[in-house]
Amino acid sequence: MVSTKPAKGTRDLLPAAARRRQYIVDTIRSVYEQHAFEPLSTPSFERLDTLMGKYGDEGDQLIFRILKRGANLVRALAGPEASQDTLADLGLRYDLTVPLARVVAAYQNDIPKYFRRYQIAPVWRADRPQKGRFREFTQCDADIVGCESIVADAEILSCMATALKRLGFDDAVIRVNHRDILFGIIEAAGIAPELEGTALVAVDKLDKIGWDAVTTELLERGVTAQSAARLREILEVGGGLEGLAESLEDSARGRKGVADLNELFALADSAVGTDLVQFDPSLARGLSYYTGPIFEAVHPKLNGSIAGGGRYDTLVGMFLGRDVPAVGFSLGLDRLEAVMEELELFPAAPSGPDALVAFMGDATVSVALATELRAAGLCVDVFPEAAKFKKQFSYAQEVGARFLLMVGDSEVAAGTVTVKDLRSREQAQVPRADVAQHLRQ
RNA sequence: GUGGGUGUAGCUCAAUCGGUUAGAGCGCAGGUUUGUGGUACCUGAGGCCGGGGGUUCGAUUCCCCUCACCCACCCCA
Repeated sequence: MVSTKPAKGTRDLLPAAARRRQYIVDTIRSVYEQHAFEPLSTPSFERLDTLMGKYGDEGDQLIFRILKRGANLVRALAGPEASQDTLADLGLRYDLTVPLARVVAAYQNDIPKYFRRYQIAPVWRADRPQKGRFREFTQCDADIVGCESIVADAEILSCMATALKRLGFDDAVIRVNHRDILFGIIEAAGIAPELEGTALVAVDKLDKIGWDAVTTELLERGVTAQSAARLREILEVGGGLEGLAESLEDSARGRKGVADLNELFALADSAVGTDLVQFDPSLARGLSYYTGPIFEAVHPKLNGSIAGGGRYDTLVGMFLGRDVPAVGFSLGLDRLEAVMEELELFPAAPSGPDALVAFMGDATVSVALATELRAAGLCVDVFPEAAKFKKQFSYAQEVGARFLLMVGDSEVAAGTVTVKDLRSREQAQVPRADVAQHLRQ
């Protein structure tokens, strides 16, 4: 027997779950459309070199590679240094941002000056799955390409907050920070620039593991004790962005980051839903392509983030040779779903078909009736084969049909349909022409 | 990549301190008179006890290996 389990890190969604997912997607799409984003569709897989080198070393390892095919594969296998990089030439997309950057670089003549696009589609990562983490999951991205102004960042932030609120996430928090502020902090603490990345990984864990553990990690990562202490001082000053600004006065990039965020928050103030937003100087996103403001949405019910994003002004340049500014975010559909499940944020499940036509010996009669009613706009199921009434009723209940319609010899002769309301158990003889009308009441 | 946990019927789980026919609930099939359901009752089908090896007179049970899944770390949506 072949296993019926879906592949590791993937899952099947039965109708009820698929409907809930559809509800989330519909909601998000309508928010994106209201914000004037337009749909974009890109292939599920890309050339491997399109993907490689955009997500950092760890990210590169998580790309789902696709084996070369036919003679190319045979040749690669026979080659002297067969490895996952010589045996594969394609990869499943790892996110929707890099494909967007490729598209922007490729179709400059065909897209507007400010390109607002959204894409809701699955992505794949060769991760080890765990709770709320899958190898196939769906991202809901919205990005603005071609705009350097912080107004674009504010639009993104506002769209993100609106989508979350529309779904009912009133206690989500959107943490906001800036790449330049992080760099400024590193500078001000006297940490060598080449240690920035590794030091920030430790700082990012602050809200999880606390200062003592972070300090330990910093030392392990090669940061001096003085710098670690200074770093802590800077981050513990308090007073939010203003308090931090003083410590960063000597850093040009630090000042730029503070100015950007001041502008961003001012704009955000005048936008919808920004009460979810919160400045957090310890937020450091891992993805290597971010260059400016960075965002991450979290929810108390879930480990890890439910959304992430930021500004990436140099990513398009990796395809084009010249930089094009861009900022965007991504909602993690599967994680949103998990939290909404737990908080019961879904509307009541839709009911089944309006009616089931029972099998009374002649399927052509059933199908004809169903067709008439469907033409009148109703949702109608047909019991497809001879079976006892008990079975037909059980099935009607199983699929949630509201009415059972019976057309046997006597009804045909009388030109009527027996309509039984499965909730009230009342039933009536209805002239055939009036059935649709009757069902709608 | 590192560490931990769990694998018994379609599903959720029992039990066997190593012993002969491994159980329950749910689900499924049939029935309680053949054009009227959801409840109830009766009956039934369905398990190489994840796979391989070892110890033993005997292994689903103990030991080793392996695979699968889950959880945590890492990283991320």
